[in-house]
Amino acid sequence: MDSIYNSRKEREKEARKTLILDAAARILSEKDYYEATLDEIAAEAELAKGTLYNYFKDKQDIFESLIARGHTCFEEVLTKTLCEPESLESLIRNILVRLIKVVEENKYMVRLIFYAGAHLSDNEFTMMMKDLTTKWHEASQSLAKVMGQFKETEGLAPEELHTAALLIFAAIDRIIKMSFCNGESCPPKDIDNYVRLLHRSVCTEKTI
Amino acid sequence: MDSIYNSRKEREKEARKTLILDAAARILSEKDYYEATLDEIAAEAELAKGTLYNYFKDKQDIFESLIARGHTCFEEVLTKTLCEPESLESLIRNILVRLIKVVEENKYMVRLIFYAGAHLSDNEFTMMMKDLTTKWHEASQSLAKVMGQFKETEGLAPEELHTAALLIFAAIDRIIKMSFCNGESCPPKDIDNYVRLLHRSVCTEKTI
Amino acid sequence: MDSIYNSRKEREKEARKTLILDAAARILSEKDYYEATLDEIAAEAELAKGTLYNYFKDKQDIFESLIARGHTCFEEVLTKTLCEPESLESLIRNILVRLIKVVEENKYMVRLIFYAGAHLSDNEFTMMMKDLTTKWHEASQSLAKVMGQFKETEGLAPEELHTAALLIFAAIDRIIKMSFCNGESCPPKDIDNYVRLLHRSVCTEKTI
Amino acid sequence: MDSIYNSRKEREKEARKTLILDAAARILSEKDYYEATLDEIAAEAELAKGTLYNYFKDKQDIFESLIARGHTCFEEVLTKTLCEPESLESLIRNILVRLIKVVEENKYMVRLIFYAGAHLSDNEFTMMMKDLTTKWHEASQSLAKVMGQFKETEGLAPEELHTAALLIFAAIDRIIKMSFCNGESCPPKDIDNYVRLLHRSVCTEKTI
DNA sequence: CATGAATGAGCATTCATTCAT
DNA sequence: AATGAATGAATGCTCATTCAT
Repeated sequence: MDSIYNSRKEREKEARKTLILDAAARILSEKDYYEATLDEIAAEAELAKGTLYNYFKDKQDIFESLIARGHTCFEEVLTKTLCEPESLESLIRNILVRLIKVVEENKYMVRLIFYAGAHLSDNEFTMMMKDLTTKWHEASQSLAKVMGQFKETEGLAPEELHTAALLIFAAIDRIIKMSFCNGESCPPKDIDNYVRLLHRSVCTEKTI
Repeated sequence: MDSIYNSRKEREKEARKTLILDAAARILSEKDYYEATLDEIAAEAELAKGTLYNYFKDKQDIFESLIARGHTCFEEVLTKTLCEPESLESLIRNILVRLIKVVEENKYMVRLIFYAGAHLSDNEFTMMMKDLTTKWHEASQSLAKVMGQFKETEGLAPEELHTAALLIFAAIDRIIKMSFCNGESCPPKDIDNYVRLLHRSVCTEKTI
Repeated sequence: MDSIYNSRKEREKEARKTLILDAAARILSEKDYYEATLDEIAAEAELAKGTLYNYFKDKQDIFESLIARGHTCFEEVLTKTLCEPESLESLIRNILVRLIKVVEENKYMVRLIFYAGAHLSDNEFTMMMKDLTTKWHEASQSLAKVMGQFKETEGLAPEELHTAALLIFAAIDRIIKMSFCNGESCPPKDIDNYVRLLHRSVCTEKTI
Repeated sequence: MDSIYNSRKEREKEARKTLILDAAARILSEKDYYEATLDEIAAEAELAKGTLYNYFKDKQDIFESLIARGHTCFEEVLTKTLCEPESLESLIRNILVRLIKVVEENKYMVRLIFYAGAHLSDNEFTMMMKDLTTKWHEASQSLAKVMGQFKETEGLAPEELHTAALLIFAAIDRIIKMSFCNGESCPPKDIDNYVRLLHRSVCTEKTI
């Protein structure tokens, strides 16, 4: 009974945290770390400001949790996409399209992805970037591994494949950044161009 | 005599602005917009706080000027590099190496490039991004044009060339981002990989 | 219960506002809008500076509220006096004596009455003056109406009665202004003179 | 030669002071003491800010000089009017009309007359008011003396006459205050009413 | 646990005054 | 005498955090 009670409590606690993070995400779609005030987030979450401190250590904590959530979401989509390798080209296309879609559907992630940490001190910033870099490297490893299974990439060294994966992520970064300001998605034709270029970049045989 | 007098004054005014921007740049290497206070910048510039307002409208103005300076610097290096097209591969390599060097030598630019505008409201942010996007497009056009002169790229549509140029910038973004936190430059071997991949992405004939 | 709870909260909120306004009034007795700082007012109210902002939008708001309070106070005394019309002369005397007393007992009102708006921009100033003028006109109308009921004023046109009421207020203004600096009240003999003159100004029959 | 030189110098100095005061007056028509900055006044006077300090001790000094000038102007008009006593009624009318005209033609005087000293500390304010009170008393004495020469006022005690003079000034105050905000002058009909009331207030014989 | 009033350190900005040229 | 760049004290306002209820 105790354990059940606890687990209900825990579930409720988790639900509250989610509620707060959702509110924070909505605010973050329009403001950055310093412009988003706890007053706003509390109001958006329909909670008192003091209540936030029952679930998060401080403002920073809220935003780090949100960043973590964003990355988890990203990774899930990535992992899922890597499990359905049809062709190398469609793999690249799927990764591009789906990850971009995730971001476009969660506008707040743009700020989190590009500006996460903009407010950190040099040291904290460095540590955060290290953490991010590690995550990107892990993701790249996974992607590189799957790409390596296609025969078009036979001639590539493992590190080159890894770099190729990073280049794909780089393309995603840029597409999001450039389409973000128009309010419109990146045109399919541009996506096609990116896909073709990225595909060609890892093809050692002349197929295109 | 009047014009000479005026020009001396103007030069002195410009020198002071530079002095302040240099100070701001140094502070900006370690702090972001909100953490960097005018007190610090004034102290760093060895001027009274009020003096800053003789040269810049407000805090925002200082940072916008700094961003503008960063972009000018970037563009100059890019333009210079585009004037010496030896081979397609060396062109790509030069752009990568030199632009990365510019940033590494001006550490503050990292924050400016990635976080410029992180503090802006949604509207201001959008406008700034639009401006940046335009600049990137212009730079891409120039780069695409030069790349198009090499016969390896003969089979590429103009828009594909343009996208290829954007992909090169995307790579630079990512290299800077990832190497930034280590304090060490991107290893030459990784650069080699990027160059090879980017080169291959625009080669329509099988040469590699 | 809810309504009781709310009303307690509201009462407490109102009490705090009063507390702050009282503090502001004390400061305002000695300083003007620009010299009175929020630090001082907060200290006088024994509250933190930030607390003031929980009850008033900004500095301006505090002072406008104080002015409003002053006018309400004025109007109440005026209304009460108009309800007890014994004779025309005693009416005039009562208005003079009581309104002057209100101001002397609330020294801060002197500045508010004479300098309310001294710090406003031309436009705001004009608007405020319009508002004040309206209030004075209303008060004059009430006073004129009561004065018109006495047969001594029979020969006066309505507009002349109205002007006569304004003249009474003008006298009050001046008495306050001139006695303010001595720290002593206007001598009763002077009041007598004003009463006699003002009475005579509205008497169309020769009674004095 | 020396004295001539000095007097030219002095005249030039005086001219500069006038230039500055004129500029200050123009600014003061639209702003109050705190809103009017020395930068503005210097710009309006087409002089450098530092130059102001060659002619006036500080900001306060400029404004005190301006107030003094305003009073001198007032007194001149008053004195001149008192020299042409036709009838008691026309005397009162002339004083009202001319003094109001002076102010309407020098809008800045409104702020100076009503708000002069709004920014002063309690002590300075009191001293200034004492000074002003003295001046008003002197002016009232002069006016009372002239009014006393008309036989309509025969029955009035000297102090009552003095108070009557103050009442006339009070009326002027109020007329200016109330017409100030409309941008239009006080309608002649209202002036007529004031004149009639003020005249009647000092008439001990039944003539009206 | 939830609340939200109170806190007060922190910051951008203004402006009278000074002084070297 | 004239200049105007430099100064820096002063101030209104914000907002993360605390804590009594």
